[in-house]
Amino acid sequence: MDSAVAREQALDAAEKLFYGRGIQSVGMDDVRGTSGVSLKRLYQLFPAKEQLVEAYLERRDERWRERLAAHVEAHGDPRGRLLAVFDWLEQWFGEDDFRGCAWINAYGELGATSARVTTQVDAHKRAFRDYLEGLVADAGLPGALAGQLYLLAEGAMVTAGITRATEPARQAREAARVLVEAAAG
Amino acid sequence: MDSAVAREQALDAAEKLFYGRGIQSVGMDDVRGTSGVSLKRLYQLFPAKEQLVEAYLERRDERWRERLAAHVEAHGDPRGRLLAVFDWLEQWFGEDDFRGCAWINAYGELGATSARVTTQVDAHKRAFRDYLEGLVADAGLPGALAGQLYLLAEGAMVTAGITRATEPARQAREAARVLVEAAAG
DNA sequence: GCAGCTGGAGAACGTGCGTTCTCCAGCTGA
DNA sequence: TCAGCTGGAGAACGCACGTTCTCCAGCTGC
Repeated sequence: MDSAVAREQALDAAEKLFYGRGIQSVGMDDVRGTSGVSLKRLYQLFPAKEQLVEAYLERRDERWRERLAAHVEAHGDPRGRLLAVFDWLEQWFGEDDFRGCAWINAYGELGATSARVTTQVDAHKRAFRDYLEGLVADAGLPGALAGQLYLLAEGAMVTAGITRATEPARQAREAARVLVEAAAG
Repeated sequence: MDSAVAREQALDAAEKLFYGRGIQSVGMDDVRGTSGVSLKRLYQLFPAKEQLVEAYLERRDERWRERLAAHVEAHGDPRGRLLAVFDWLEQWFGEDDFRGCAWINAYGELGATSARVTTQVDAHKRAFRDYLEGLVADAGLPGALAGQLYLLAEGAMVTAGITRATEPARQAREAARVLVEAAAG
């Protein structure tokens, strides 16, 4: 079996299991069972579980931001793109396997003990925030607005994760709309 | 030693350790060492670690909400009380041992595996939200505002926990001010 | 003083799991 | 055909930790 294929299969299984059941409650043997990649191969690809977790977060980050950007870019006007972020959140929250924000969860589990995880979480959150800043700038709105929208989005993710409801996305969107209008003067 | 005293000492140690290092990375032996309460006594007071965790979250919830309320109630006018919530968050974020929201962290760690933890997190978040709803009602503002302020507060907690900065509280406060003014029409 | 109870210290037990090792089936090249 | 390599299955190892057990010092009531 090709190494690259095994790697993808391992990461597919890791993502499904880590995201769905939490990182610490999933053993390397579970990853082997779900992926069909032997333990020997797993340890060739990832020298320790921590690196597998790191790679899982990294690959998910790329895909998550691509999905968000694809949805947002479909909207023509700059101000509509800002609100489209919250529409996408609502869509995401409604997915069957939604269990909150993978990075917030990972931080709660391992932030205190794994520097690699902390780094991934920081990088992901900073990238999301930078993206919002870009959207705000494109709309010709003041930079301070980006931080406010970011907090709304984070609050919605946490709350949707705990309550398993999509409603927080709509509440956040409505608040965002008010903030955008106020900022536009 | 009195049973009630031993219980308090155990909970003091549990809170310090669980909050500071995460729940899963603290062993019952660590709790014994820090509290000075023997393992035998610990297991008489709490039949299993899960119950100790539950009691930790429950007691912290009472204290956390008391501290918040004490700070907020010091402000005379209803609208000022709403913004005082965010002032208190800033103060909390700035404490030396601040490591994010204990319930969000606990949910990330154990939400997928412990029903007792999930119940505590739900109860705490609902109580905080109810409290905000009361403040919004007292200020004669529309109920929908409460959910928005709640999301801002949650976003600030998560972000302050990850970045170890107090700034999110001020950003959230500023956004809250705009939303309150818009809602007051 | 002495039987009997209480509670502490810490050893012991069992399990889960990250990581490594052993063994072997099946392929490759001469 | 046969030595040699590859990779898989799964046993084995070591450790951490939740939980329980053993032993004993110190106290109580007669």
